[in-house]
Amino acid sequence: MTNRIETQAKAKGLRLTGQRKLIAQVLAEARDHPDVPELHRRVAEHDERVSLATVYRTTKRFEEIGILERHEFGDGRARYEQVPREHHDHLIDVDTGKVIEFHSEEIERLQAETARRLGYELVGHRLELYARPCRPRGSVK
Amino acid sequence: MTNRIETQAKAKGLRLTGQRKLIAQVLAEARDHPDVPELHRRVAEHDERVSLATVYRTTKRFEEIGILERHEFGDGRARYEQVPREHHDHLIDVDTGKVIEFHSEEIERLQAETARRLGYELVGHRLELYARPCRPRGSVK
DNA sequence: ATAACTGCAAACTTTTTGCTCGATG
DNA sequence: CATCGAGCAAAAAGTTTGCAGTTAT
Repeated sequence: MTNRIETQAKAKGLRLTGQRKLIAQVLAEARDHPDVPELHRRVAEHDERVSLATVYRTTKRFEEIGILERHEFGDGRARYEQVPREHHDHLIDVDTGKVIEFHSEEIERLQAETARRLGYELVGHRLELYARPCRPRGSVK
Repeated sequence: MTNRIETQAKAKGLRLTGQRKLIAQVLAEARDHPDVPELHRRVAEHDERVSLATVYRTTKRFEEIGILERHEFGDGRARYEQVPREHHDHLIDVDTGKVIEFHSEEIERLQAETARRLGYELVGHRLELYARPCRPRGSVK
């Protein structure tokens, strides 16, 4: 039951403690972008002895070695997501906070073109769309 | 010496206290995107009796009525900027930290279209391009 | 006059850190 | 068995809030 995060962490020379395996597992299973306190809550369901400080240190460590992506969707908290195989951006529902992933090859291309036009070579970007449902029809969940 | 922020605040029915005028002035003069503690520091240079709480409440109030823009450039702090007359996004030179403002009508259009395609109405966005200057040719870092 | 606003301090939240002990490679 | 990591608690740092007094309109 070794997941991609564990594999990468080991490859980077990190010690695979029980806590880290557990955190890696929870992150690998997460379909959303949990913040650290939330991550800690989920981890605690499996082992309540894991401390919040450890979750903070571990996510930071995981981010440093490039296996986690850190986001800050306007609420001031750091949210983490396993670095995806294919890049995507995020649309945030401003009413519910729900995050939808999307990808637009056309926008990507225009970003690179815009940078080039300014005399730069694009090395990264952050794109977040803040929006609300078109029509106040059937509330989800 | 009434600035745009003051004018708009008055128009929105806010009471123009000495503190608010001072905060508005400092913001109108700012060419950067100061966070609240920094804003408070600058305000204190003119009147040290203005409290930090007031700066927090005032920036929040100003943002609510749409005369300030709130940013969170990855460091978890709220940073404020007077709402510009023409919208722009930012390209950040990753080598020097220099910020270049740009605007792409085409990207804007695609963003709205992307949101609509997902069943949402775009109400805001954040786009930051991270880039480095195009090298003349084959120089190594 | 009176609702809006301010200062102060206390409380809250998220995140970091010092220290000691424990566990991994 | 030398490090690296974990737990705990205390402390930063940013932000909010209750309350009592002040002020713009």
